[in-house]
Amino acid sequence: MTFVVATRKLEQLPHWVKVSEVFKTDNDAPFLKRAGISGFDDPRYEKYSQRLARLRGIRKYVYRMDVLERTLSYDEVTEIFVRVNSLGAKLRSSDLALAQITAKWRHSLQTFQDFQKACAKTGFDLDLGLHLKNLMAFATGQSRFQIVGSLNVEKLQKAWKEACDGMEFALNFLCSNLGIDSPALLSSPFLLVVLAYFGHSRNYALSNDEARQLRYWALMANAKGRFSRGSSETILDQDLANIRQGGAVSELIDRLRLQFGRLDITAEELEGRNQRSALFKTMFLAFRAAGAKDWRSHLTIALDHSGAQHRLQFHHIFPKAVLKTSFTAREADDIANLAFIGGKTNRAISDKAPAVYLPPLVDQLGEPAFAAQCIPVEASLLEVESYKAFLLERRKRIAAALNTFVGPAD
DNA sequence: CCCTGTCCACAGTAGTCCTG
DNA sequence: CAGGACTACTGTGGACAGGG
Repeated sequence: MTFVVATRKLEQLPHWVKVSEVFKTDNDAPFLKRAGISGFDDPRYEKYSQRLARLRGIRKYVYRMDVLERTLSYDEVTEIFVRVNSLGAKLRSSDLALAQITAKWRHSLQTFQDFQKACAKTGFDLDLGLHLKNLMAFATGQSRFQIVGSLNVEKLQKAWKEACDGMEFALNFLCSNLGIDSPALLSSPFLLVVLAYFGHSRNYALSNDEARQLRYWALMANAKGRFSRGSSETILDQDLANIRQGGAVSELIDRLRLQFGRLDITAEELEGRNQRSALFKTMFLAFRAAGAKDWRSHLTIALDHSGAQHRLQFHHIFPKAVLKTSFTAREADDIANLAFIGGKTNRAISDKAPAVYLPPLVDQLGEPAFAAQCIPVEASLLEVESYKAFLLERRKRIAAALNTFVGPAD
């Protein structure tokens, strides 16, 4: 028996049955009638009514309750839950850790949620699990929840207070020093934990050099996706251990170099990446810093403009429809084909070829408006046949812009 | 009516640590 | 050392809404 989430198309099918409707009544007739069964001698009658009976049989399902002994360890409880509940909702380690913490520390959930809300008000609506991870970092110097059972209330409360200070530092650093004003521009929220812990380790007094290096590290870690590939927790723990042992920012940067081989951004790296890539987020930051504006309203590009007209859209410079015949959808979604403009501007361009819509815009706005988004405006690159050459050229310019934006390593 | 991008759910994939 | 676990990323397909 398969359950499927309803869609309008599915609901049109005569065989489609709403589970909630079946439970409301014991009468099969309306469902059978809808499926086109007119009488008892229809060969499908028995088959269909048996299916409905099976579905109603769920009501009689016997639920089993296992009470676990108090002596079981944190790991064992998680393990048992995961196995028993293998097809249900996943229990994340942070969920269980939260349960353990709230059992010890009355009303802590409210405290956590209050802070979560305060962060959301500054534009950073973060998962509660991330705040708990940050708490773990401050309580234990590492990010995993395994030893949450051995922490006492005093330690947790002290760490929580420090964790809040650290998180506030991290958010302010992100907004003011990096220009990252939304979690949508972060490739992973783990970055915040490292920044928070680092600020704390320096007692929130950073030297000029440290602040500049930390900016470089954070931007590069975000652009390359340090915490976006597997084993992100292991990598986070490495960074935290480094900071705990009093390591300088340059050591964090060395780790980053070790992970990716090199720390400048090359044009080749941008190849075949799409909007979900970490580099795409940095691209937005770099273009905005370069003064990129919408081509009609001249509003500086931003994620949170209100109103459908001004809301940011990812504009295909060569619209998908123009490329459809000669290129695949993946090639059309290449980040080197994307620019940031408002919704209205984008829809006005619709499926017009760049050779048609770009030159008038360039005449009107001047080349700098397009240079800010690294868009080549040479007529020779705007033909569909030269799409590949356009991508190559724009990638080169984007890579250069990203490197300029992130700045030198030291 | 067609074109656009957004949103959502789901399935599958990759990299690395852990475990027996 | 193979396979499991974990996390986040990627791809897909349909519904939807705005605009020309």
